[in-house]
Amino acid sequence: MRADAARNLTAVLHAGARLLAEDPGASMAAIAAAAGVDRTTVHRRFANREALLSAVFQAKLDSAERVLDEARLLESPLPVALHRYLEGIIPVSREWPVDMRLMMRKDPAAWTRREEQSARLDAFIRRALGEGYLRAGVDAAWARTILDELVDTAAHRFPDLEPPQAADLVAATLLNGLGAT
Amino acid sequence: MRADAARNLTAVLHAGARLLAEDPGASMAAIAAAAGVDRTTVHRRFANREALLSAVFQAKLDSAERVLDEARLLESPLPVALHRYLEGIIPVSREWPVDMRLMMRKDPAAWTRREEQSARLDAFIRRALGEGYLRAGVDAAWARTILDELVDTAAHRFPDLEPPQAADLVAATLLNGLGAT
DNA sequence: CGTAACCGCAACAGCAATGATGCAGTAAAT
DNA sequence: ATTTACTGCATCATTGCTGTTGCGGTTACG
Repeated sequence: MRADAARNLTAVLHAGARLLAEDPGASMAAIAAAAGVDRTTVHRRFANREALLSAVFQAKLDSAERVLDEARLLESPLPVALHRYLEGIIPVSREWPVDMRLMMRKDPAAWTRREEQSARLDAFIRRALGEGYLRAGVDAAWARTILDELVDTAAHRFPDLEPPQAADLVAATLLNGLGAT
Repeated sequence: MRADAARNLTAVLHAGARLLAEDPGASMAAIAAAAGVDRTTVHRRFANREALLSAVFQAKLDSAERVLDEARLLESPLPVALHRYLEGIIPVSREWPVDMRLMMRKDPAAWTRREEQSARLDAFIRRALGEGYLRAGVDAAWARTILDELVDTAAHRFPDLEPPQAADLVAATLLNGLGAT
C-alpha cells in the first residue's frame, strides 16, 4: 500500500471512531470530511458502511489485545498486572472512543473476538477473588462490570488525567471505594 | 385527552425509550410498531422526530425529579438520603432506559433541565464530603460520575436485582469498593 | 523521470426514513 | 344512543444517505 493511502486509512479510522463515539449514526460523508478525504475515497476502500465499522472495531481490538498480552494478567503479581492493564487500556480507549457493547451487535466476528478478550478479564477477576484481593462474597460479574465502567469513565470523562494517575485512581476506587475508612 | 389516546401515548413513549436505548437511530416506524400503533398516529401527535425524543426525555426527567424531591438529599440523614435516592432512581432508569448524556445534545430544554438535576446531586456529593462520609481528598467530580455509573450499571446490566438490593450494592461499592479490607 | 497507484470531483441511481393528507371505521364520553 | 375524537390504511412528495462510475490530475516510488 502506498504511503499516502496508509495515512488516509488511519485518518479515516480515527475520524470514524471519534465521530461514531459521539453519534452512532454519523454518516460516511461526515467521517470522510473529518478525515480530510473525499467521500468516494472511503467508499473505494470500504465496500459498505458495515465494513468501515468492522475496520474500526478491529483496530480497537488489535490495540486492546496487545495491552492484554503485555499486562500478563495471570502471571505477574496481581497489583502489577492490574496497573499495567489500566495504564495500557486507558490510552487505547481514548484513541478508539467508539463504544463496543452497543455497536458490535451486527458484527459477529468482532463480537466473538471481544468475548475472548472479555474472558481473559473474567479470569483475572476470578484470580483476584481467589487470591483474596477482592472481598469474599463479591460477585465476579459485578466486579468485572465495575472495572470496565471505571476504565471508561477515567478515559473519557476525565481526559486530562494522565494514564498513570488515571490507573491509580481507578485501582483505588475499585478496591477501596470513596468512603471514609 | 381521551383514555385510549393517553394509553397509546404512554405506549409510544415507553417503546421509544426502549428501542432508542438499544439503537439511537431507531426509526419512527419501528417505535410505532413496537407500541402497537400505526406510524401516522405517532406523526399526528409529534410533529417530528425531535419532538418525540423530547417527550421521552421529559418523561424521564419528570420521574427523576420526583425521586430527587422525595429523597430529600440535603435534609435527611446522609445514608438515608443516599439509599432513598438509589432505590428510587434505579427503577426510573429501568423504566426509561434511554441514555441521556448522548442523546440530549440537540435538545436545549432537556439539557438545561438535566443540568439542574445534576446540580442537586453535585450538592449532595459536596455535603457527603463536608460531613466526612467521603474521604477527604476525593475529587467531587469523580465521585459524582462514579455514582451515576454505578446506578446505570446496576439498573441495566443487572436487571434481576431488586431495587433495595441494587441500592445496597451500589452504596457499598461506592463507599467501600470491592477490595479486601 | 516515468509509471502506476491514488485521489478529488461530478454525476447518477437506489433506498429508507420522514412528514403530510384524505377517508372510512371504531371507540370513548355525555 | 349520538356525537366527537381518535385510529388505521393507503398514498404521495421530499430528503438525506449509500454506493457506483468515469475522468482528469496528483503523488509516491523505483
